[in-house]
Amino acid sequence: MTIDNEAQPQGARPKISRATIRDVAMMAKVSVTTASRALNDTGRMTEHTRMRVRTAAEQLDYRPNPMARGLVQRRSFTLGLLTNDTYGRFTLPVAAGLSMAMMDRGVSVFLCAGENDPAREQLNLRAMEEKRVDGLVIAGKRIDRGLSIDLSSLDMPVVHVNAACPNGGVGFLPDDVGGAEMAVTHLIRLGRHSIAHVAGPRDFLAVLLREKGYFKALEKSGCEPFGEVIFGNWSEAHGFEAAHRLFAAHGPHPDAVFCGNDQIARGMIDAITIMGMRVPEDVAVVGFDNWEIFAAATRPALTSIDMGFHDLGKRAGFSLLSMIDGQSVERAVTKMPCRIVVRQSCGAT
Amino acid sequence: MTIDNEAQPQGARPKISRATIRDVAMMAKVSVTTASRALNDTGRMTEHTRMRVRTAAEQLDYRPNPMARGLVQRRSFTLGLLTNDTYGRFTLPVAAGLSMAMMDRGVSVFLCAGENDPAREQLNLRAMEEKRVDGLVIAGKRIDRGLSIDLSSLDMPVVHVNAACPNGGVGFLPDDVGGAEMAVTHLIRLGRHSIAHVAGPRDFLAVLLREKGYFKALEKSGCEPFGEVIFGNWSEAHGFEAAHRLFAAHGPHPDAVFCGNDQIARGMIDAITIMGMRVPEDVAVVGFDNWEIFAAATRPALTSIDMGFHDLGKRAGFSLLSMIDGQSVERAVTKMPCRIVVRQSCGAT
DNA sequence: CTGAAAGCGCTTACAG
DNA sequence: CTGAAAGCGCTTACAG
Repeated sequence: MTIDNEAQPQGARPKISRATIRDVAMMAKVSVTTASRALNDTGRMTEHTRMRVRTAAEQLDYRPNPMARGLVQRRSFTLGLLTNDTYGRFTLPVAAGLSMAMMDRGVSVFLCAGENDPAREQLNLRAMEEKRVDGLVIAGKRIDRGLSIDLSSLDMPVVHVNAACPNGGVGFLPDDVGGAEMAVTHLIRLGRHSIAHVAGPRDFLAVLLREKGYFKALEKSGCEPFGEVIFGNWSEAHGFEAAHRLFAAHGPHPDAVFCGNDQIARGMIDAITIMGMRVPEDVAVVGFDNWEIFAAATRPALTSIDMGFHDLGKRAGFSLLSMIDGQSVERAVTKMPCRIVVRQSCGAT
Repeated sequence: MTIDNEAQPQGARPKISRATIRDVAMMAKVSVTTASRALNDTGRMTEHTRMRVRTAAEQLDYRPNPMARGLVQRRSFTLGLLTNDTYGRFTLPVAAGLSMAMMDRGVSVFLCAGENDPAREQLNLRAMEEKRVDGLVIAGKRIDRGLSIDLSSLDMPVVHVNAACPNGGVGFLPDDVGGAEMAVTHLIRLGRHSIAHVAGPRDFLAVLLREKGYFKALEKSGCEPFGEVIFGNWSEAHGFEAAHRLFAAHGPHPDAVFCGNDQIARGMIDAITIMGMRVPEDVAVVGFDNWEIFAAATRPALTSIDMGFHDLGKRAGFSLLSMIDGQSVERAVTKMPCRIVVRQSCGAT
């Protein structure tokens, strides 16, 4: 701690102030310059000197003042995370992955929830500029929509996650095609051959991609699709109704259903059960999202595709750091692999 | 913009640097001191001088460097938000309310998702100390548990939201008693007199408080409770089973059910419907949480109690700012009122 | 009412 | 290998 804190400026908190690099230097009997270099592992010096400084820093519980450092390095070692997700279903995992990965590099993340309101998003953006964040992560709820803010005149690196990425931008998305393919291939491997697909709303790009993955998996194994893909809302009701269409009294039934999300799958399983059939024995079901609250609560528990938002946030962060460091980063959208989480509804166990 | 940027230090981004207060002062033909005062609305000066400075700042698109300011004022104008909520159900609304309210005061919020892991929480706390945040908001998932971190040796103001608050701490919680009372009173006003309560797990404090509110409302209007309170999981299955107990063939039925959360209510409504009764005509149902994904998707849509996390976050933030400013803040836990969101399941419309 | 100067706590050419 | 000095962009006693 600094001993001579006689001249505390007014606004200061009256507490004992932390040790500064000057204190460390004095204790280690070196110059501030050397102390700085020892602490940052730059420059050359005898191991002995470096050690002495390190020890002093430790003894004083020295923590470099990030504002002083930021001022001279022209970097704040902070990032902004802008999102239009009100609920956190997508954003919180992304934020968690991002901020944990950044923490190791001494970077922290400001969260800006725009509440889906363009005016607020604009204010958030402005606030991030004023805080001089080093870069920005834009996180969305769907891959075919961006936020409402105009980023064109923005003078800092930006990365898009789970949101539409403007041309020439850097983005990270879950691989919906691959995820769907994984789900359907899993069912095929388990011996199902007659697989229906109950999808979300047609105007979501993700829905078309998942449909594509469904067909791709079938094709690879020479299976025929079961009937037409049934599009509808992202709701249990849709799954419920679709079940009634698929398992109508007359005609053949599918032995498995790949659902566009977990809520649809939930409705599907409920309907199948009510109709007197068993999941997974009679019909195997796989969902998409791996939203615990649905997937784990369904009876039987739902096998589902996880989009790996945690990793998405992490990768986006690393990319952003590279851009901030001035390294050239491929201006492209990267699709990150999904992961299948096997529970009971697919009949794997 | 500074014209003479010959001497850019190495690590700097090569972009044109922003205008500094020196540029503003020069343009307005005043000293830096005066410029600072004009911009911060401190000190006395002719309106004309102040205006000249303001205009110059605007023309140069001047934004004060927060690191320089922070360095001298010994304040970072940032807060940390630590949470153990993995999913964001509670935290994101709190974070949104908090950060929006803070934005107006030039304060931004670092999000630290601890993923419910003590080691990570500790790291997050350390990171926030190193970033020199001015204060901390601790946000939890339940009101009778804190985070795992030890805050005792922490040298900064802390506020707890939706989490257990240590003795002598400052906290903000939803008023579970009041919320439950509101729900039940609402049912009574609608003419229901035979109201059952299907609650969550007994070991949650919130469950006991909501039970208390249930009894309080009944007492006030001289109603008798319908049977015993039925405790169980926070699940649809629990609501479903409880319905079967309440509406067994023999004996009288309740004409309304107050459920401990929206998932229970959801199961309740499903069961009632399957049993051939109508919601709300035969039985009115009210939930708790106002979790859109459940409340709005239920048929009929669920009337529910909203805990106002947004406001909780906002209030916590204002409190924290007061503490940071050295004002004395009452060391107590404040319960914030809940709000009833009327949809169809209660029969109000 | 206004300004020159010191200083916040660091990093980094520059010099030895 | 090490250090004295300048400077990052502000605020704020202190002096006039």
